[in-house]
Amino acid sequence: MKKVPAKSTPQSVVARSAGKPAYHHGDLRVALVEAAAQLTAEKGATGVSLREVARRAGVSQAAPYHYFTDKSALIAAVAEEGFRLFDQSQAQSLINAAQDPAARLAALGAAYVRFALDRPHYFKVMFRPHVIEHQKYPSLVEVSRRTFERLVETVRAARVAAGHDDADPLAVATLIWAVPHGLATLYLDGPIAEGTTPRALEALAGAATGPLIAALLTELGEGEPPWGI
Amino acid sequence: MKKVPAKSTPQSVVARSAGKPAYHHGDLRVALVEAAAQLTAEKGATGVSLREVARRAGVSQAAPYHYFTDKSALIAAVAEEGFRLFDQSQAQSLINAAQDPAARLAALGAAYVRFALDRPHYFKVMFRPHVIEHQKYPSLVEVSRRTFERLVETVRAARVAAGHDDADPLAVATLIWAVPHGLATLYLDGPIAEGTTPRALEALAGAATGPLIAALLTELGEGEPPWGI
DNA sequence: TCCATAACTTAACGACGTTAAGATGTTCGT
DNA sequence: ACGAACATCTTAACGTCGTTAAGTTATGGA
Repeated sequence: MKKVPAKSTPQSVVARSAGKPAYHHGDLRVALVEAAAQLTAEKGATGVSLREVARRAGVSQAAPYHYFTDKSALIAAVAEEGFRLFDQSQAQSLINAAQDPAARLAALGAAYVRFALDRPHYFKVMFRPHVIEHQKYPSLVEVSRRTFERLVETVRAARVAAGHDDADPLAVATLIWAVPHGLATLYLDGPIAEGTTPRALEALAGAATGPLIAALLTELGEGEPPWGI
Repeated sequence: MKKVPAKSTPQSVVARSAGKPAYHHGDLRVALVEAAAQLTAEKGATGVSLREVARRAGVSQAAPYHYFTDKSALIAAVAEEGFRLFDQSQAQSLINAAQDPAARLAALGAAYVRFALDRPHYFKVMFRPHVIEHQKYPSLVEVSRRTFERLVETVRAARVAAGHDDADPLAVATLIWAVPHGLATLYLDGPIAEGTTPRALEALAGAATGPLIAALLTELGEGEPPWGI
């Protein structure tokens, strides 16, 4: 009478309302996630209220609690949807990219910034502290892990092509991850020169990744790294 | 009877309560900012409530409104204090650094990450969207502008030393800014490998900046930049 | 048919941001 | 020295929010 009812499959935070038509409403779960995403787009990440989400979905204020234990669980569902879209965007960028390892990394970087700027509402929610920090929402962590894995793998390939063996590419990957992430968050949070256009920023991320990689592949990650401690 | 009273000098959001001893309380304005900063450190940026801040300062819930028009104005005051500390930290890192231009940029990058990780409460508040975005809080913008100016100037010096003329260093500076910023936010927001220690991250930022600069100084910023649009 | 239960609603609690209106101490011109 | 003007803070209230408790209604299997 109280908590989440049919959630026999807690695998995914998002959707997964395939079986039953959920009688009263068509499909409340996804309706709530969609309303939350839209509200985030309109009023920003902090402007999302559970009651307003419920209002937009046409249900009462308490209805969401049958699908999400918490407000943060609903936000996490939006974030998971965002990570899924992000993962697709990253994968697509590699499909379109050339074979040159550096070009592939540049494509990932440019796609990173493009996603953040094209879908800021998703991006902002995805990297809210609480979303990833806690170990709830395992399916969300799974999706983001997969995306990062692809980057690490691309870095490893680039290093192998550059004549390295399979030395740990994690630090370099973190660094390459940080460039578009830093550009995107700086832009979205304000303190970047207001003349900068989204496309310029995307191009900057892509262009930076190339020479950055070239430098990093040779100068970093050899033997005992100086940044090891 | 209603709004901010003696604020004849709206120059700085922080402190500036030099003149009068503010009779009842010793110095409520700074007491509020300090309580807010402490509360941010304890419960995170979102866990700050105006009422709790007032409670800790030993005043009623409405008292803060005589010093800050808004909750966000109080947060902005905390952010401004953070930017001030950050600016000092950046300046000090240059004083301690060697003369080599790349080393100076590396020092700025390492100091950036160190500050973010040593004072996460300040850092998180500083880069909240609303803090910089709106053009309120001009003194805050002034401090952050000064800090960025120093970075741009250091980049320019490095480029001159590398044989360039005074071509616009802004894009390169943005990029170099993005590296430690991306590392810091990724770390603070969760999704960086949990094995990474703060010092390792700081060293990574410093080590990365060197070769990154070397690459960027020569490959980017020549003539018509490919990222120009 | 009927009843267990899933899917929702109504109602309430405490906390919050914010504003209005009043109380209280201080300062300064006279 | 005194009282007006004012700065400083309080009490009270409004609407909104997240969350929980308890009740109501529709559904589908026995």
